[in-house]
Amino acid sequence: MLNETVKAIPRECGDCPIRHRAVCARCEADELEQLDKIKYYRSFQAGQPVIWAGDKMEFVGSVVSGIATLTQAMEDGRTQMVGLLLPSDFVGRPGRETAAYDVVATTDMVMCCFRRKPFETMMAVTPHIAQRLLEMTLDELDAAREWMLVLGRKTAREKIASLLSIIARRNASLTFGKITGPMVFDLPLTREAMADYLGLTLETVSRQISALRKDGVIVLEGKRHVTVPDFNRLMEEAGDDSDGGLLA
Amino acid sequence: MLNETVKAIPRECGDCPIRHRAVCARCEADELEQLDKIKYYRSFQAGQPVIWAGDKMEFVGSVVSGIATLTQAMEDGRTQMVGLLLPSDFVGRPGRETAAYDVVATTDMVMCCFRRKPFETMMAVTPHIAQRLLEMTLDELDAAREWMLVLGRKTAREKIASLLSIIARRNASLTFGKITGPMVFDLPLTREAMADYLGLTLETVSRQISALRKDGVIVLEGKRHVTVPDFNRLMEEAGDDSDGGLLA
DNA sequence: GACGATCCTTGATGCAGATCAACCTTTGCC
DNA sequence: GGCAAAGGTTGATCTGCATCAAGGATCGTC
Repeated sequence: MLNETVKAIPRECGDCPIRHRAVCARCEADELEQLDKIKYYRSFQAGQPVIWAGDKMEFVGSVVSGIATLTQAMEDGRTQMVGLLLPSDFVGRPGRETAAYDVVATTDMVMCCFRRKPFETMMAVTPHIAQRLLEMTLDELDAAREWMLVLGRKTAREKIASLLSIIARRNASLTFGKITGPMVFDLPLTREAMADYLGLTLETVSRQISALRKDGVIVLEGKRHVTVPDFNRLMEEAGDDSDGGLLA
Repeated sequence: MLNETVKAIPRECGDCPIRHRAVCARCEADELEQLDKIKYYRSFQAGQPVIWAGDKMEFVGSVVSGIATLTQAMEDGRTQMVGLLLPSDFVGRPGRETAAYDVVATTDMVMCCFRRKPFETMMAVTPHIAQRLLEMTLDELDAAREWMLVLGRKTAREKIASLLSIIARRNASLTFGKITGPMVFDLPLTREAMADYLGLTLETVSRQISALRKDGVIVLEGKRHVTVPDFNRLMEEAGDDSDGGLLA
């Protein structure tokens, strides 16, 4: 039950691993000081909900480490993941009272939270924050639209390959930006969560992963540890020839 | 070949039908004057492309009247519509050199265009514009995520009902906001364009529309003119019970 | 070390929607 | 008036993925 102190928590913005990518990326020292007054860190264990759709949002904030999912549900229980929240991604919408989606931590996760009201008033007078948030929102919109193509037009095999290539790419960008040689990473999602993201069933996800493994597109050790020997091959399987466009 | 003067074009922002909803909604008189210097109107005929993905964006702007679509294509020809652009919607992304999607007018359309570079510099010094653009982008992001649920988890019948309910709702909000009594409107899209939006084939769209007609959910006169006798019934068919959330 | 829980895999079967195909209606053009 | 093109409907058939079902692997707990 001790869900505080799950992980070492940064104290100072200077130490913060997402300092240069988060909503505060453009802020000057004095602006960071102001933010510091309304911020606090919160830890979540893998599987723990951050907030449910319809709940009152008391805070907004940034993912510092770990991964969370944004999910939408229908009354009859069908669900669709609508976003994957990675370090530096922003949670919550300024100006909105209640959460629109379920947010769940899928790994242990740390968030840098800002009390919502003060954050909103600060945003109104600090163009650096609003500017950065606009930029991030435009990126998210692009990602959502890219995902609409995946959901609407790709086959199950292509969907899996698309998801793997996103995770691989984003991992490369976090570690070191070399996209040559084999890429190695751990899947941060269960088969069920992948199915939720891809608009498939977990059985289909499992089968297609097995198929990609059999065809040598990926190498699996255990259920989660993936090696991609040839990234271009994976991209072809995803239907994104040549450059492709899915963004991290 | 005369694609100018397709429609009466507003001259003054004061007359503009989208004045209070577009990216300029929050602007003061002096800011409008500045915008006026970099703006020009452009008309497009139904079916005409506005811009192709990859083209250099010389302008951004607002849809004044008519409807356009935002479409993404795969190399092998599969396409997915990723947005429907209605009056007041914004086209283009400040800071981006080239278009990310194909934009095509599906009805005769008028746009209020701003030369991109001057618009970007103006945005940097005019918080009213950036604020409004952030708001609009957040709304679009919500709409895109709502659509991800439609694409990923709904049946063909539910997809058609979802599309009809969006069009119906948005029409109601443009004319007069009464959602009681029968709603009547014309479909602004061909069966093929609907299929593109919904991730279906045009045959399936046609069949499901016929089915909804047979079941009395909608009444059709000709191929495009739709009457919805009971909007709540339509919402149920869309899988969005009670309030639902799809936004205009 | 037996158990239940969670996560995953694989097989058998069924069905929603894709595909292939024919034909209708409307519109514009010679 | 003939005819080609665009948009739409409907039927027959095929297939990719869902569904139903069984069982394996790993883990924590008593």
